Amino acid sequence: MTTADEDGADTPGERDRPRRPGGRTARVRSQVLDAVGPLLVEFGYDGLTIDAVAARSGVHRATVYRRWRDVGGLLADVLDAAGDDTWHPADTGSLEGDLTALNEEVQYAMEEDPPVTYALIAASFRSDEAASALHRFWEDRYERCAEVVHRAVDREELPGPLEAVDARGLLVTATAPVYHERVLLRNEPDPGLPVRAARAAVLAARAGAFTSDSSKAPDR
Amino acid sequence: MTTADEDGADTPGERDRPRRPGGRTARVRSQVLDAVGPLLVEFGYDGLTIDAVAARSGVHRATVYRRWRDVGGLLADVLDAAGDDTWHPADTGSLEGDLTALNEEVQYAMEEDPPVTYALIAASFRSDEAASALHRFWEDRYERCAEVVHRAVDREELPGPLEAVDARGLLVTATAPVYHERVLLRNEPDPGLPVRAARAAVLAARAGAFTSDSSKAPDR
DNA sequence: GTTTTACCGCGACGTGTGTCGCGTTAAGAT
DNA sequence: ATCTTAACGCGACACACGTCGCGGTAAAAC
Repeated sequence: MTTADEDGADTPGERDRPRRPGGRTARVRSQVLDAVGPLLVEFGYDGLTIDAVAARSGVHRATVYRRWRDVGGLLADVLDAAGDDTWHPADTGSLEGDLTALNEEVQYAMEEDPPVTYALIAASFRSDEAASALHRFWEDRYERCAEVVHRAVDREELPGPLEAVDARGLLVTATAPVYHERVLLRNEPDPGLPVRAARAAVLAARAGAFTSDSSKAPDR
Repeated sequence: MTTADEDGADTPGERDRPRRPGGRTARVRSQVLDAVGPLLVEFGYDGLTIDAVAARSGVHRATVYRRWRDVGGLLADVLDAAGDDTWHPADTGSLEGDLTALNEEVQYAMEEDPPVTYALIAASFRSDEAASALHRFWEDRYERCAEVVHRAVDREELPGPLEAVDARGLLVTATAPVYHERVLLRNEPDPGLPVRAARAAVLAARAGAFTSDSSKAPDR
């Protein structure tokens, strides 16, 4: 007897059952994924319904439901496909400049119309699949940004050997306020925030906030 | 102090229409709002449907729809009602201690089960009403937390006259990483993050990151 | 070529969400 | 006390979402 009314037929099991990913299946997949972007751009997250995707792609509703389950699954698929691009952080010559540029990119991403980034974040609260896809995307970005910190250490802008510097912690400290103000606190964009947040992070880093050291122990 | 508070009109437009908020209407309102909390605690955001609220409160579905429109409107109402409590930040004796305590409260709020705070954030992405209610709630909290910074200036932990210190900027810098890691990046809770984020903010503040200095600029 | 069957198209169905019109109740005015 | 009508209760309705079973198509195996 089954424990419940579980329908785990085509869910993540992915056993070695025979599959047939060629020809038509691949065509359907690209048709659907190609329809997601424009729809998201044109109508935002609320307009990105399974029905709309099916209608635009020419694929039947049931097929989309079967293969992607919900909107979050669709976004996760396109996000993973977009993750392996060639993006890398700009090199302005200074840590503060690099972080400021990064923050301005973030701020711009929040500002663009239609708000694609915002829609992705919203989707991550409705679908676990979209959430983990966005998680992977951001972790990848922070990893790429570590080079910004490495360059700063090489220029001796920051103390400590490279291995002792918490690059990710520094990057999160620098960028988090921008996300926080816009996404959670819902304030109007502040043109000066990217610089201020970058500068604060740099000052903290120079004071050794992200350098694990066993020697330095200032008062209190 | 100009907080630029929006007008607290319940419903946009139709301001002069005669209203009848007494007796039964008030009773219905309290019945409904009393039902929201327990439902949110028991079933989370997904279980907080208009139907469930109506059934539990004994009020008809249509009435809830008419007065609150959607789940976000309900949450906005309870949030505004819960905003005027007597919460105030703890006084540990040092700025780093105060900020750490604050961050640990934030982290705990994200961790609690059921995730009420998380549910509120999720709701803010579905409903503009919930979003602005959460905005008001957080801004109020940050305003109350300004006393933490003021105490630090009084103790001369931070440079500059009180008026020149950007208390809110400091507080956002200290707390944003905790929200960011948990809510957007979706990482497991890091027990050491509250202290690290607080320490970084303090180091930046001591270096003058949040003190508007018109007389002397350190470098650059 | 033929066979097998994974995947798709199709339409019907059940369910949950939100709206509407109408009659009833009771809050506020006189 | 009586009147007016705001706000509620009620049930029906329209609609979007997601699922299911069936039959057809074409990928992969032979």
